[in-house]
Amino acid sequence: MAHDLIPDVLNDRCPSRAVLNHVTSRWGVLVLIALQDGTLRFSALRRRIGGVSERMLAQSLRLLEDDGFVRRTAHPVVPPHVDYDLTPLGREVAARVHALAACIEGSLDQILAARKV
Amino acid sequence: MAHDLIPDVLNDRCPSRAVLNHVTSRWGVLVLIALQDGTLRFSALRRRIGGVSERMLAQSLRLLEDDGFVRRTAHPVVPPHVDYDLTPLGREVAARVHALAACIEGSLDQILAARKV
DNA sequence: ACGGAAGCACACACATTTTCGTAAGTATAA
DNA sequence: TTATACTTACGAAAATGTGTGTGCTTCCGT
Repeated sequence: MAHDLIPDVLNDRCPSRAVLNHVTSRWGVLVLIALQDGTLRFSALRRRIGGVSERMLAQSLRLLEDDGFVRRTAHPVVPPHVDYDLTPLGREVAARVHALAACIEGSLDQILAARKV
Repeated sequence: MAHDLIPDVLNDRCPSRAVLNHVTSRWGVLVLIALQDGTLRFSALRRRIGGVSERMLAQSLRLLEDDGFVRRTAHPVVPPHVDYDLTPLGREVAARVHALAACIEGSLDQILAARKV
């Protein structure tokens, strides 16, 4: 009966699957990488991540915040000022994500060269 | 003029972005993780990865093959017999992907506990 | 000094694009 | 009949982009 006690992403019903999807989502990955260098405001984050729309950035940030990877700090001033940074847990996953991205960036030449399509 | 010489996933136009998307795609991640334990046939892979359809598995495998992460070996027999395993490069990325998944699996309790939604 | 424009951090409605699952089909052997 | 390894067509569902609005402040030109 211990089929759900140990988290396993290969298992369809394991909640870890959803969290993994948030982290590996198109923009989620890039948010984590971008925030590794420190705190950023919404607009700065948007400028940093090429091609992201306001809508998707906001949505990705909320998901990562709900999972406890990103911390949102709103300063009650006008015009609005909101800071985003990584939680301790967020820093751990961001490090893995970054390692993956770096690995791909590093062997990109090799990948593109071997590609026929 | 050296804006495209160094691969950078944060850059919209960098080809590494596409490769990263293949690797971090919903089923791509799981394929890489599943193949870490060794060679698997199509059907075995499908049974291993909970919830994947034939269509998506085939598609994911082809993308990963084109990028040089997965090797496909077809034996010309009937009924068909096709083996899938990781290339050396594939083993590197799979290791990073697995590290990420393990990290999430390991802190799943903490993540779910902190969630309000 | 005064009007206009831009920036901030989003939310919301709408349209499009892409992704995904389902069902059916293939040829053959056990 | 079932298993193998897919492919294709179709339609549903999810992801994503676009444009619009908000309330206020700061900067810019004249």
